[in-house]
Amino acid sequence: MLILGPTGVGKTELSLRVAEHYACPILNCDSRQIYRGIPIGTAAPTAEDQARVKHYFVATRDLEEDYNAGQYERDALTLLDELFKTHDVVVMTGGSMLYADAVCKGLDDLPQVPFSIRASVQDAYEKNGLEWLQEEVQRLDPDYWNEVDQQNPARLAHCIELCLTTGKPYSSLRTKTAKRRPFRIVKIGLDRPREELYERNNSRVLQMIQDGLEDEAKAVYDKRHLNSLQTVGYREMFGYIAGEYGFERAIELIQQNTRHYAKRQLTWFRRDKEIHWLNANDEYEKNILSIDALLHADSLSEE
RNA sequence: GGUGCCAUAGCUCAGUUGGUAGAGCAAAGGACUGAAAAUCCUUGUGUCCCUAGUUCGAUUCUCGGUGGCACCA
Repeated sequence: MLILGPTGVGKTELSLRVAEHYACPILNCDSRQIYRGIPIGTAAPTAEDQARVKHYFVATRDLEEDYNAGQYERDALTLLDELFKTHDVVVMTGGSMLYADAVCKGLDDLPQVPFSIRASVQDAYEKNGLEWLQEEVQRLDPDYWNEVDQQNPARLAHCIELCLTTGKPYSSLRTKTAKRRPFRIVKIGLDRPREELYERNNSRVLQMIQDGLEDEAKAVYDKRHLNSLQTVGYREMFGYIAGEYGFERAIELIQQNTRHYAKRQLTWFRRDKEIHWLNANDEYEKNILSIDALLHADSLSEE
């Protein structure tokens, strides 16, 4: 049971109730809550939440670790294999759609890029700019060049890294086929009117500030260049701590970037036609009944 | 009270030697295969403050008004 929704929509409480209903654990599907040390800014499940339901993938990694979607896929599948021995239903919840898709559809098997290659590509990019990345991709993988966002340094660099690592065009490693999973997946999306979502997130940011986001950000400030801290709430606080702008401005920026993030999530959700949408304003009891009906409907159509 | 400056997109502002206008930000839409809370793409019609005048034509010039800012009383 995959429970999705934009940041701040109210996934946590619904997920807890669903997990309690099925007496099952929750697998967190959130690329930032998985890290230790940043619970406030990532709105991670609290100790109370975790006392109600057993959670996995919450605060299990150090900020220094290079975690990613591929690793999440492997970790989640291994764990699910174990959990399905004792549970018929397991809840996965979060808003990181790449991670969710990695579990539902699978990523292609790609080798780990050696650090030296990553560093040299990064270095060349910094020296020679975007054009260098574009020329390299055109040279190494013309097929990918024709389908990629040609202005997107992250994508171009990743393609080059894999071409250099494997000696083959990156596009030849992409199968574009979903993997089969030994379990059924029911996708639930939780939504609410845009204006309401934004208001909730605005006040949630203020609450985070009250809860001590500033201190949390200061505590990890020295690690601000780590990927794990390229995270809404922290980047903006880092700018404030560095004296680039004032506290009020930092709060505005966090609120704004939270909106941008929610919007990007919604774009991804809209594309996924397998999601069954529920209204976050409906009673939990009603939504759980709907979810239960979906579970059994899918179960019947499967047979 | 006097003088000067300003009034243009949700915001900050540019511009039109008079032919009804465009940037940044915001906002909206989209992409997404190991950095994904990342990264990237697309989208700009608005009584150009109001009234009257000059003019073929005024957002642009002139008079008056309203509002804001500054300085002087």
